Amino acid sequence: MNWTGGKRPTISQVAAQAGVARSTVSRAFSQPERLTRETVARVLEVAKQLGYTPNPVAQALSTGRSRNIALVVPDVANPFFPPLIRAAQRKAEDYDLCVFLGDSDEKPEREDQLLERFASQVDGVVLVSSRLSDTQIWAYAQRMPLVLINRDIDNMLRVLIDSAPGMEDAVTHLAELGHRHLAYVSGPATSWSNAQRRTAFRNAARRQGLEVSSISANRSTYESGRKSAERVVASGATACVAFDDLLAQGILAGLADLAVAVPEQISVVGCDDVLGSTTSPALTTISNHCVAAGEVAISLLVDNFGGSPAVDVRHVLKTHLVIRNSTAARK
Amino acid sequence: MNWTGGKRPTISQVAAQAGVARSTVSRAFSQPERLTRETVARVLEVAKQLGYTPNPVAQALSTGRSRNIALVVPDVANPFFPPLIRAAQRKAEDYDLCVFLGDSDEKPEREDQLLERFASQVDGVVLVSSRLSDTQIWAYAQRMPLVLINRDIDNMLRVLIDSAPGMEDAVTHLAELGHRHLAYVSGPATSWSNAQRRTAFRNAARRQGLEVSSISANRSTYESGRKSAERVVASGATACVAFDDLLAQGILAGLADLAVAVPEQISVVGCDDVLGSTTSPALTTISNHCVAAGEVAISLLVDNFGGSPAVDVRHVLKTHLVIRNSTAARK
DNA sequence: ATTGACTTGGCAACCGGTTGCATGATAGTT
DNA sequence: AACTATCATGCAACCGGTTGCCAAGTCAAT
Repeated sequence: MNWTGGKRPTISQVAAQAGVARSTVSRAFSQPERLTRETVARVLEVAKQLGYTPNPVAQALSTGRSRNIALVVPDVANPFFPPLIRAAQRKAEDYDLCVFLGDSDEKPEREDQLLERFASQVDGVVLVSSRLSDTQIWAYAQRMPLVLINRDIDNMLRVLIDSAPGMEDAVTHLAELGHRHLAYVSGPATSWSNAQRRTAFRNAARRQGLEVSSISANRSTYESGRKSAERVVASGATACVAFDDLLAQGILAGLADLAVAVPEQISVVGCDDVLGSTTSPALTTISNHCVAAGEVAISLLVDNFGGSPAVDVRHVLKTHLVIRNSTAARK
Repeated sequence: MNWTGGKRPTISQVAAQAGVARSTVSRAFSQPERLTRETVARVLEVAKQLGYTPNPVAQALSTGRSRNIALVVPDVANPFFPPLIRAAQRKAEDYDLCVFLGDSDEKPEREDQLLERFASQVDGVVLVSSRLSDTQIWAYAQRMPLVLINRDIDNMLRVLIDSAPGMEDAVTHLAELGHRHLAYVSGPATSWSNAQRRTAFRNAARRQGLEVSSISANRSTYESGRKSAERVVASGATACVAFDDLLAQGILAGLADLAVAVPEQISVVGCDDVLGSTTSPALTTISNHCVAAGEVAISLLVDNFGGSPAVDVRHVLKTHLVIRNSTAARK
């Protein structure tokens, strides 16, 4: 005995048992108002008794809607994503949608493969911090509803986390503490967020008349941050802002290795606020509502089911600075 | 213009264009060896030209296999799960399977809902640290291939992380450092892993002739750990082992708040090894191969597609202690 | 030339639903 | 009583594939 072709009752069996046509059973579930109260009751009774549930695959085939969506992220293990994934998943449930998860491992080719595989069996896709080119994304958006998180392309649905306000706060905060030379430790080169944050950082620093250094850590990992610590010290900056919390956490560790005291000798600011107070010292960071991002993306997607491609929606989420213990007055 | 009923070419169009029957097109993809080289070539040529790809939904309906599986976890945001999810996802890709992700938020009802929703559209399910009752799980296992991670039920497919060896190492390690009184800080009451770890801890401690205290933190969160620190101190133990790294990290922070030095005054051991060296001090912890668990689970699932229910497989993964800086000789 | 084995590809039924249209019954109108 | 609206339900085609079975064609052996 095996499962395939198992004992799930079909609509025909319910129809036979209830003495009605298959279409009537179908309607008893989807448009009960078109049937007599009694008929509906009888059908549902039989259905329950038989343990019948409409087969979603068959429904998908005949209606063209699967009630499934896909969520693609560059790296599930990066702490920025889990809260977002979780929020999106929960929100999707509210709309009775199941969500496929794809991890592209930061590689455009993999992301492409995943999307290709998902394309024909979902009602829509949410792409988080996509590493694909604008053209590729555009092409997919022609085939199905698609929402971007942290990627800004015209005439598409996107939710963006605007680092500028938080970055402005951070730089001002550091300037007020007396720092005159700041460093920005950047993350993945292909990341829209990284470009956006770096720009916001530079603009804010220029306005405050501060000297800036730029250090590239490439990957957004703890180890990569740790290795960058040395360069932060070498740059001569007395405070730094990292692309994200993971990198900042690594920098904290790297500085500790070098016996550089934080925040006494160097102040460190993170970005994302996904680590809470779990670092030591507790990290001052730019908080972005990643939970909100996930929820908004799903809502946006659902609102655009059946709509037309090339709709221009730009939902921007603000950020703000959360001050903890990794920043202090310049010695 | 919208997406539904879009311009995806169907098998009929390809057939017409290539001047063959639909069945021939189907076979050109699924059993090319039954056709002439030329026929296959011609069909594929036309298919490529039209941009045709078999519709997975239709395939699923007629074959009864969707090539989709589901992975259900209690909490995506708990750092133990992302690496596992990632590994599982990657492995699934090797078998050309798409994976649905479900987050039960540690609630049995939600887990049940998710499974019900997934049941009819996947070829199998992996349940990680399930909070359902044995009976419920058993019932689902009758309906579809199902693999358990960290849950031990007879006659089912399961991969277990055996904490005993690592726990043995940990307790021995602490005993050798001179600790005579240890505390275990437990996690979720309904967790199989928790019961298993606590038992292993007690047995090891008894063998070493050590005094033990048990402290309950309930939820496995940083905050919960932080709040437990006080009770660890109150217990009089000079070293503690926490249910998992997250809890341990919280305890570290809580102890720091209380100005108790780690490892000088109290030693702390975690479990899972998912935080690497990111804690301060770097956490001594019991390493379990969560990546391997994810991979093995998928392989097990795939191997049992089309098999029969009630197969008894118990794949046990060993653990070992990773010594870092949160443990030291008793003062 | 006849026969039989084997290969190739078409026919048509099937997977399990949905839905436009038709039908017959019931109720309401004059 | 005849005539039409209205409503509940059934019929049958359709979604886009897969697959068991059969017919026609090829080729070699008798």
